[in-house]
Amino acid sequence: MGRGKIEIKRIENSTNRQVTFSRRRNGIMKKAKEISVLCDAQVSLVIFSSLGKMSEYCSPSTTLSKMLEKYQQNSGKKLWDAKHENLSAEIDRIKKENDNMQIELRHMKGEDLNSLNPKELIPIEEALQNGLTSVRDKQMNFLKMLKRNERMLEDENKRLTYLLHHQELAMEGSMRELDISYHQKDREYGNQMPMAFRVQPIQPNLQGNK
Amino acid sequence: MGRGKIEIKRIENSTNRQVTFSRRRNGIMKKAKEISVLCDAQVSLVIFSSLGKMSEYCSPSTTLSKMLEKYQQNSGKKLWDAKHENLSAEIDRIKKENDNMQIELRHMKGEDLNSLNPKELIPIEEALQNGLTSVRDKQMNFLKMLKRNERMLEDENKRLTYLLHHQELAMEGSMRELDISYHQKDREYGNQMPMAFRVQPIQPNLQGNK
DNA sequence: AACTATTTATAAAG
DNA sequence: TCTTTATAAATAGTT
Repeated sequence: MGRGKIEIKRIENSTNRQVTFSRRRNGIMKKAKEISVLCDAQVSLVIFSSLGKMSEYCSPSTTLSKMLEKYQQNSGKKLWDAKHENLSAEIDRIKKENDNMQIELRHMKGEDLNSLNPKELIPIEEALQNGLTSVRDKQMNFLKMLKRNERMLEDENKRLTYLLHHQELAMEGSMRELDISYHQKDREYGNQMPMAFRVQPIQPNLQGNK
Repeated sequence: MGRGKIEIKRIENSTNRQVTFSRRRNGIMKKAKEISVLCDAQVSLVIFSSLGKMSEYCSPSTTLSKMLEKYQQNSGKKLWDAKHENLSAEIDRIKKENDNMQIELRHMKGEDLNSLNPKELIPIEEALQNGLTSVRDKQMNFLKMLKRNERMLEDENKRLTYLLHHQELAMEGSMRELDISYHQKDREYGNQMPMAFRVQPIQPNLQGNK
């Protein structure tokens, strides 16, 4: 159907092939639409050009997914069930792992022990003993850390108290040298000593216990 | 392209529709093959007639599955992933559960404790303590059971020894009354005491419960 | 299913 | 790529 008859074999001229692809793709799409409408058929058509460009047609009464579902029922072939099965297998594997861990965990918590015999209890006891030792070691470390911290704070406290005391003595000395009229005025507005030098109660460290 | 032009709309005459479907299906299949060969394209074509009969074409260089894989990559649409997503979500959920258990289990075994603060150590310590108590209770039960069993066996042993002793005494009394010639003969063939009266070792009952 | 008049598709050229 | 045009191919209606 053209100026000349052509053999049905790969068109070697790339431009030519491209042009023919474009024309025939339009043609086949049109045909797909027509058979859909004329004959009440469901058609799905997917085309990739040699350069990878995709074209698609699907009858308006359906979707590609539905078509493929029907396809599988009809042909008995599996399109995506392989992946489906992989995922299912993965789920089973993980669930099993899960169950095993759950059992181990329950045993560690002293549950479901009736199903075990004395020999099986031994490694669990050991694991528990080890765990307890580790946890208590850790707690001991924390305790030591807290105590060390507390000591440091106490020392710092002493140092600051000492400094404060000396500051106060120095201040009192200075005050006495000030003009008496300024002294009177200040009193009305309260103590004008800079904030940094005022005595603050120590923040009680509630975590810290000796 | 026929004796007369036809409007592209559903053919109401059923027979006619059927015939046209058949003709046009052949036509479109042929076109699909041709574009595949001529233009090095990949084509997938699935057609269901209004009566549900399926026809299919797929380029020889590929498979429907591969086409659909490419289709999804290309279009970003999901054909069957709805189902897959359910499974994937399930996997994620279980994996998370798994991870949590794994962490708990590791903590119970005294591993990875550095990531925990003192407050978090307390419930773990308690769980370990409880677990250990339960496991040791269980072991204690086993021990008690074994001891009880042992006692029972010892008592049984004493009883049997006592019975045996009396049997022997009775036997000796009987023997003395026997004819001395028979007595001599018996000696040659060993002790002819009936089997039922011979001393048997006790079958140790390890399940041992009264 | 086969025939055939006619429409449609498209190869080659512009 | 788009149009034109000659021709091949498809197919509607008929038998």
